[in-house]
Amino acid sequence: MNSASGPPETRSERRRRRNREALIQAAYEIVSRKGIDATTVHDITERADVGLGTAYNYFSSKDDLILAAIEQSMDHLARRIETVTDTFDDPAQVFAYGTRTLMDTATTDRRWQWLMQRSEVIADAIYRCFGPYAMRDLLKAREAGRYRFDSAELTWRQAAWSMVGTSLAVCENKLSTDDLTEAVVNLLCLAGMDRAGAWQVARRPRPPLPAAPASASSPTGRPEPAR
Amino acid sequence: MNSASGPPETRSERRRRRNREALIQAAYEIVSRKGIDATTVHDITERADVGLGTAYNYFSSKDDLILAAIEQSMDHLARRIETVTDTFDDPAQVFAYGTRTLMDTATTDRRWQWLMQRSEVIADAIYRCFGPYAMRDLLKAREAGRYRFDSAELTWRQAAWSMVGTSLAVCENKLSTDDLTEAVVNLLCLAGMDRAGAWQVARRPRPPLPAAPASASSPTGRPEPAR
DNA sequence: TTAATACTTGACTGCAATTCATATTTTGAA
DNA sequence: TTCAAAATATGAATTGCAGTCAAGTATTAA
Repeated sequence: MNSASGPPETRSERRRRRNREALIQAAYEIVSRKGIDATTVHDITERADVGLGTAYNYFSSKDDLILAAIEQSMDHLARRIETVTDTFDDPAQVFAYGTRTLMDTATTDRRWQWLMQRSEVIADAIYRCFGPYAMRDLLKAREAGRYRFDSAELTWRQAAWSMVGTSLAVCENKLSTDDLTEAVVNLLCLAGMDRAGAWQVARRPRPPLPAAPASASSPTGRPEPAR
Repeated sequence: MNSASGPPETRSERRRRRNREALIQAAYEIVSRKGIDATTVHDITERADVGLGTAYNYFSSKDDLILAAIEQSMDHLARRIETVTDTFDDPAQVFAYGTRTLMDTATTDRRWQWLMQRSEVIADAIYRCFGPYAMRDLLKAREAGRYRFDSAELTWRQAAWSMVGTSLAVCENKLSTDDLTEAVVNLLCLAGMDRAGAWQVARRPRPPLPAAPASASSPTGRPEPAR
């Protein structure tokens, strides 16, 4: 029954993998529903159907566990974005689409809205998870003469944080979603485009993301009020 | 003995003012030394020489108290910066100096380094405390034709968050202080300058800040290790 | 002087992260 | 198959802190 790929998995390995995945999935679901602060480790282990202490065999702290869940979901999003940007011709549009989609998701997807409240965690996670893609795209666009910046790392770091600030402001109704286009324009300027070109790119039609591989419940709407 | 200015202060009012100030000062000192998370309300009230419960007569929560302390110190810094930028001729240089000085302070002043770790608090505080100055400066420079952006509010929000991200990275040795010049260049581009002009402005000599009005102990150096 | 009001206080409560002694499962050697 | 050593799982107990509140003290104004 064991398909030919990979080394055979021992009982123990299989259990470890199951528990780890169950914990991450449970963490993701609970945090999506209640927010990070209102989520207890007990909630998570309950849902993952493991003992409380087990969480600490896999993760060093509550934050570590939740971070793992966040990173996994960011990886998924990054890959979905890439399937779209792979079809683009203008390298300047790739970064523009990515940043816009990230902010759209952060402000629209109920599961992300809670995360925004712990922005120091999120900003760093965005920097790391999307970084490889983003920096590659930045460099490509620079080679093509569309962008002009010195350090991709610094530029991406600034962009990541500024996206979090912008998204948080939209979540808190201090900015409207209409402002996101201009936010992208500013980011493109940060990366060294001139303003006219930036507006042009930021306004191009944005193809929709491919549907997410269904895993948790309703992705959109308002989160529940805090505890 | 009561100098002619203002209405006479009752005993009660005087005590309230004293307690409030003592709490803010104590909060500031302890947080500077230990960081926000390792600081307990007990530490603060101990140092301020008031009962634990008293803190809650003045502030609704630990975070609220610490936020007040942070805001006060930001107000001081904003005013010190202004005494320098008041002497500038080029309006584009005002924002450049302010952002650079803010990042320099955040990465150099021991008292700020801890704060960086709760960046969602800091970023918002920066946005609010420096906002009036920053937006005014942005608008002036735009009128003078030096900058080109659409919404000062959005631009400042993005700049504030990106400064926090950059400063945090420097504090964590992921960026060097040398990178701050380029960070300012990128911010000026965000505000709509062209890259060449931005480099030129960011490289101008920066006059030192006036000395801080002495209040707490040694402002520079490395913070203590966490708890 | 005094009673009403406003403020202060620190012992106490509640809650949640984390630990750790014990129980259970897995493994590999016999 | 059997068994003991090693690896993991478990949840009751520990810990530590934010925030509450009943009782005490200071202030006010009549």
